[in-house]
Amino acid sequence: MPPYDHRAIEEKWQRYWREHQVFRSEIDPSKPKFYVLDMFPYPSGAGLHVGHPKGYIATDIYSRYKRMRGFNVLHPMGWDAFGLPAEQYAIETGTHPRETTKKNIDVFRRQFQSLGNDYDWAREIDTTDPGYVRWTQWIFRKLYERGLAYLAEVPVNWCPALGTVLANEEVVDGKSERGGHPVVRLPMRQWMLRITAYADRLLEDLNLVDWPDPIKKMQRDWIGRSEGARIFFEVAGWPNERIEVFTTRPDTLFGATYMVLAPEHPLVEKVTVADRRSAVEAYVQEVAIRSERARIAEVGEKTGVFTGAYAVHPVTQASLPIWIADYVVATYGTGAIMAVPAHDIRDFAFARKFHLPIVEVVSGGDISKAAYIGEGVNVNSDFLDGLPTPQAKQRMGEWLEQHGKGEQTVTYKLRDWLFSRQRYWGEPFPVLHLEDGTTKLVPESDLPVLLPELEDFRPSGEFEPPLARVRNWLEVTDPDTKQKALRDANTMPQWAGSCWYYLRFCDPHNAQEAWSRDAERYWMPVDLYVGGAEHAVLHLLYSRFWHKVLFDLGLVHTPEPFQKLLNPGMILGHSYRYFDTNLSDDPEVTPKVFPSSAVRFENNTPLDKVKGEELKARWVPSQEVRWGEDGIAYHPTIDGLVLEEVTEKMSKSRGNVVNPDDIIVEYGTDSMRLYEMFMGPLEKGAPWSTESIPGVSRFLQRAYRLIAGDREDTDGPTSLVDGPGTLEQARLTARTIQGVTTDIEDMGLNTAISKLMVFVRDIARDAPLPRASAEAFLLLLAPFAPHLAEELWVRIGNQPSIANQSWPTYDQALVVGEEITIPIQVNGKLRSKILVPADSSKDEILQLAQKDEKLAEWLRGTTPRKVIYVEKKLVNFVV
RNA sequence: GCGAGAGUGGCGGAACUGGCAGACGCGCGAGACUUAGGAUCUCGUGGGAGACCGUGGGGGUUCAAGUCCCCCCUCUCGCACCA
Repeated sequence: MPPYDHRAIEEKWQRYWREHQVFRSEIDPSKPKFYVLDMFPYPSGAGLHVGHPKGYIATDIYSRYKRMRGFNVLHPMGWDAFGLPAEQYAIETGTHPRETTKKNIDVFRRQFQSLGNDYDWAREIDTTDPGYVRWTQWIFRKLYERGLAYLAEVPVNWCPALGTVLANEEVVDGKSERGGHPVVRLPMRQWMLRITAYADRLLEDLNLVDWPDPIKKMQRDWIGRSEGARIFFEVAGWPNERIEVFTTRPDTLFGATYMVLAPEHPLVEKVTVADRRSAVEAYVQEVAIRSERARIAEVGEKTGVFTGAYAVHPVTQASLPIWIADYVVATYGTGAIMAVPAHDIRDFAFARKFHLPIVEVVSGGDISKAAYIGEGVNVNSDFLDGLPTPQAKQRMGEWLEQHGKGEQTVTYKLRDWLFSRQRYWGEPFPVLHLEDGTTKLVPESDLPVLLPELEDFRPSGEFEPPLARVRNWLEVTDPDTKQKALRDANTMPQWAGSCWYYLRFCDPHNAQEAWSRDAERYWMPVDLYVGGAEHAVLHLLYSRFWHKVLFDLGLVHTPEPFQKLLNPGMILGHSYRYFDTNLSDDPEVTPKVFPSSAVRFENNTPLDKVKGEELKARWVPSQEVRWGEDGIAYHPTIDGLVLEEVTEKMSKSRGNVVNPDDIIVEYGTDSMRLYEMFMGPLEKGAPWSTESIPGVSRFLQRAYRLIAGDREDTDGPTSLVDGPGTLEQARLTARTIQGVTTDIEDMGLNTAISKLMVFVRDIARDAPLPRASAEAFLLLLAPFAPHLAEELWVRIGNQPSIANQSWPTYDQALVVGEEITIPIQVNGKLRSKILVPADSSKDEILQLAQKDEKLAEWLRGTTPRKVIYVEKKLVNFVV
């Protein structure tokens, strides 16, 4: 039996924790609580790769630490299990998403459990479970009752060839990602959530939470509050119509020389004059087909057409031509603008292209060359002339309100949340659409509304969601009115379940309520929330929104759900690529191949350096790479083809995925945990390197030998020297406790580990290991390598479990030594060092410094012009 | 284009509010022990023969700059004409 048998030890302690329910958390008013939460995963078919556990390990270390500090810790795990991939798989294979989901969850659970984390598995939740769906629908009812859920006609991506509605990410260049079929935008009746009603509070309350600044900024920008004015323009010849525009620069109103409507604007059809109609319609068509991405690619290149209609300037009564152009977006502001080419870059470019007049109204720039968007003094502006920009804004705002031509207002970039998906695998809406055209909620007692069984998951080809085909589910009779009614064929998006799971974790088995008041009062808010920065905006904004609604209903007691937030950096993999000419992936052809040295890139497209021909990148799975003696990577079968090493996100398609199962079998989960934390700061990404694991593994083996001894009969208790040991040993122990403690508090887990390494290296160098040091060390090690720490804790004669022991303390006096080293500089360059008693005064230190021999050589023949002394840190002679 | 973050040995990374650059680990080199080892232990390891030079490049502030200020370069990640 090898001295440190990680497999036996890890199995033994995972069993112990499970059987003794060591991590079971219950409400205990006598203890302070601490709620640590990981963003729960979507259980994909691919299983975990080594990148996933990074954040989970960090929270595990922190929650174990908090438990040892006397907190009652809640650290749960569950599954965000609705989602597209399972449905996609059902379409391809006919396997019910429920089965796929169950299978995937089983794999994930096993992998998670092999990490040895301190999750309270009794609290596991699954968003697809009817007992969970019920409460998701219950929250929807609350939103609906508050008037925050409404129906609207919203365009979706409809692909006639596939006969299905596609998500934005499934549409590439106006074509379906699979198959490359054309996609059109068609309006469909869908659920919206009025998140905009909470825009101000979502913005304001960011001040209440302890989140990374970049994340807060992203949320602020996403909400995008801007102050300005709404201005009304009459339309010549249409006395009952007016165009409303929003502008942040009402002071430039006198510079407006034309109007632009978004092509989708409702007035377009109405006001367009007869002989412009065909041109306008053609343009509207063209814009509808052009994908988001194509539009983005052409930013700067302005297009548009004139409608033939004119608006009336609210002050001067001048006629302003009305154009349509896709640089005005329908969903922001009012979908219409007044164009002020002299003072807006986009309007300027447009006016130049279509020869529209440009009138300067704010001085300070040269509008013959470019738009001037800065502030200045108004000119050509009637009653605003001579006013600086802020006053001009104010004055115009007042004028508009006095004359009923507009109002001062605030607009948000944030839009209402499109809350329905044309999918099967999601929560059904708990509503009935009655014969008489009204919509009503399914009563609370009838929840959950469950999905009907479906045999065939393939799209019907009709313009409708899959649930619309299940007539016996869809068609019901309203019990109250006896009217015929239809259920809603849409389902909720994946966000729904993840918007409130943190509340369910507080009280996961409650069948009467979504959560009890007591549980919520005790556990909330989440004290530490850890998960990927990719959720910086959507998930975090959506769940904050729901939380605030629940707060207004008195169902939760904190305005914000997540107090502190951390984003772990991504672990990257090494992939190996080359290029070939087989653009269409035809298996019949033998393509020409190119190493990266023969390739150049143009707009991210790889081209043959010599001929300029387009190429396609290919990846060789890292296990198949053939390594030359020169250390160069070669293609496994194509002779002499050099592969380029690229560091990028781990994914199946790049063949660079490392499975944690393999690492755990070989080195143990304690080693993997330690390595992932030792790689660098939590927030930073870093490339994975299996070759570095033996380093931390060796450290664990040294720790094992240090405490369990080198003997073969490894089962008996170890003998240690009683008491605190030598002064040096007591010092090192105290310093290690102090250092590791502050590092964990700051989430500096990599430096905490390096301090543990130094301890093991030095503690028994000159004297046998004292019991006090050994125990302190094991307590410090316990959050990082919990299995080994448990094992050694028992081996030195203690009772399990170390997870419930108190965190070690230290004597402050031992941390500061008797002597300190003071570096001596001459002109800022290190020339010598002196050792002085720790309590030396400034004068004593300076005297000792001046007597130093090495220094004397550097000071020979000169007298110091100045001496800089930094309290017990440094002396610098300036000569 | 806009915004955010980052550039330190061969590699991952340390360095608290400006104060000994390179902790700890990988890799590499030398030695010890061993029947053997992806074993263990010890020592060394930024460059240069050298006074010296070194934290992406250039300037500056300071007794002192990886850290502060200005300009530039590169990479990564978000966002998408937001009126």
